[in-house]
Amino acid sequence: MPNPTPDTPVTRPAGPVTLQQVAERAGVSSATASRALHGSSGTRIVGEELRRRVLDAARELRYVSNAPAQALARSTTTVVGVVVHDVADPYFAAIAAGAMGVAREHGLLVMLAATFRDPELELDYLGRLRAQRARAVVLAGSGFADREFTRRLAAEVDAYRADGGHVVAVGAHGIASDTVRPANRAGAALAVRHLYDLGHRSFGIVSGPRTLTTVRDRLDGARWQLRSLGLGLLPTQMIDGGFTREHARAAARTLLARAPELTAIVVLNDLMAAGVLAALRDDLGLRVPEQISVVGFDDLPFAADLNPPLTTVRLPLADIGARAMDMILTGPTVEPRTLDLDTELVVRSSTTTAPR
Amino acid sequence: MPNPTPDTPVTRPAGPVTLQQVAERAGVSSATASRALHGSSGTRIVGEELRRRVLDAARELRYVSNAPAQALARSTTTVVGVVVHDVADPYFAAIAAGAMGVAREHGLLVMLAATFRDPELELDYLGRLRAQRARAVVLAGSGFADREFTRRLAAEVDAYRADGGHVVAVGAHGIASDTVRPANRAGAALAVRHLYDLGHRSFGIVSGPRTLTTVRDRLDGARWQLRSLGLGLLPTQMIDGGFTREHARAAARTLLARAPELTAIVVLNDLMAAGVLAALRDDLGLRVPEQISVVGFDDLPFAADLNPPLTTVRLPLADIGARAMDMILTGPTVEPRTLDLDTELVVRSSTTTAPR
DNA sequence: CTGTTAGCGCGTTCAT
DNA sequence: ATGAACGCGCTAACAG
Repeated sequence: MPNPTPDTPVTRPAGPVTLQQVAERAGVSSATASRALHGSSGTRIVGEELRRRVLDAARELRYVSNAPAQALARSTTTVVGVVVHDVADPYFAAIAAGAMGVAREHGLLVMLAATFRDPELELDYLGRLRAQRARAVVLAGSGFADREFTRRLAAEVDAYRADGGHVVAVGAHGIASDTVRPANRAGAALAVRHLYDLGHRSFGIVSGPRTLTTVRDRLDGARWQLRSLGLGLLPTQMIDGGFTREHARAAARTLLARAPELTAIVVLNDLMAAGVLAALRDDLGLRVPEQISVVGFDDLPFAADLNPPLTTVRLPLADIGARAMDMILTGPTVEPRTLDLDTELVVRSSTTTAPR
Repeated sequence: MPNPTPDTPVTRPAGPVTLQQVAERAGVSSATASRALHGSSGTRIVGEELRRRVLDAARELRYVSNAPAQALARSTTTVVGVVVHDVADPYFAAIAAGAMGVAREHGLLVMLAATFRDPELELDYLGRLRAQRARAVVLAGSGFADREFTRRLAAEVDAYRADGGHVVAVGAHGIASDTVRPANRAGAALAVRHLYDLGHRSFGIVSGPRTLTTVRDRLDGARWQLRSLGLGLLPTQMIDGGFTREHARAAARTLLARAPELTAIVVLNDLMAAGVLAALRDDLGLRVPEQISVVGFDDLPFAADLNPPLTTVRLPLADIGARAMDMILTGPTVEPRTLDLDTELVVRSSTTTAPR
């Protein structure tokens, strides 16, 4: 007969249904029910008949296992953490999406934490993720270049690791761990080189908060390339754009007021580049690229839609997230691994030969 | 003395530290340790001395409580779920960010699930979130206009609710639940009205998959307004833009080939509007807004940076997410609540008076 | 193959 | 104010 207990009404008890209840309805022990539902360790060692009865009962009761209880019993979970600065920022959104895609393929649930660039919050979330017994966490936010903070982060990471956790860092975080390393330095150098080849000799840089390692790396790359090309960078030729569109727009105005000689500007990310373009075009009445060239960084999806379409350094954002998640899945190795991801210059219409 | 057990070396035992271990180190029972660390039910009923010892021990051992165990014992968690279609889509990123901000303020951890527009996945995630004993979940993805699916979704939601869960929906999902309802109909009507007032009489619409309730609502609003203005909409004047930039770009080319008489296009979201603008400008050589006007929907952050800056219908995206999370916190009420969020027309440079 | 038993780590009575 | 004991729901030995 299709239903072993056709007389038992399917009235769900109050509150979550337990495995025990499923077992009773199927007329088996909870152990058997557990085995039927999760086929522990490979083989389905439950008889066909009982198995079916359990499955039916579970379906009828709309049973789903209690994940916390399962986690406690198995002392392992199926969740991973991903911490970013801000999901609303397309840069992090893309990385998170890449990571989540891979997570899904492997049946992992992801806890997403946004720190809004507050180091304290990063530490806090890491602790909470550890408490959740998250299998691993991807530190996707830029690292903070702060000695004391790095020390505390390392301590927290160590504790997490001692608990069996695994952390993968995106970019430099000053901790020994698996790392996905975007070529920030090389990318910035690429941008400078591109402009140099177009004949530019007077560069400006719209930077970001120096507390972020990502900013430092990109800045280093740009300055290194400038230097090895025999060019300098005056203090007036660089400004902090705050890593947001609006700040960058204002910063660009200030920059041009201080250094009107510039013919090219390297902007350390696309979000800010959008602001710089707006300032040049709408506030200063300068024509890009005829009067001044602009290069961005990241190649966010909207870069091609800006006015003019932005020449920028492409970072494989979704890949960064995906590969970081991959590293999690291939588990921690004896030696921390490093995966270098290359950048690529995407030439669009915001750069051209230097005006003379 | 500052440390009650100064002779005990601080060597963390292998694996996660348990409350029991903290208790032993502090020389108290696990019950006392539990109370000292979490001050159950209001009063901190633990003596100052013992309290300090426990706290010290916990810190020294870098103890964090085992959330799954806690969840089991308390039969409640501190996590909420947020399900979206795709985090990489700025629309969802903004909503998620809004929700996460509020979640953070209240110490809630969020599990983010991306369905990539697969209804099956939505059901699956809902089940998993239920298994996780997530306190509540925000269904932020657009609903699917599918009878059978809606039935299954309702069943899943009911089961979740029976377990004590709480769901709040963003937009129409065909289920009875707390809902944050963006004024999609009114917004689309606003767009049409704006163009009409500028003298346009020949409209085109770049739509999205009709399976999404969001699309249907916006489409309804636009058609209703058209109709009440005494205007019609020929089948050739509407096309599905697939809800992505690329599809929309191709769709726009097709649309204009079929209906060259159009002087205005209403695009059902900004992502597609970016594609439409690209098609008009780069593929078709049409000048916007002089030859043809375009209105988008959502007012994504990049809308102002498009070429030309996009006139669009603003949706308070971050608010949508934040208010949805608010509803979660104010718990389920006897009657499902509905919060209507208004749209607003943001006039920029992609619209102007109709050419004659 | 299936049932019984014993934890997993924590909160929470109930005594003291 | 503190400790002992039990139970949350499930998995993992251990017996049959």
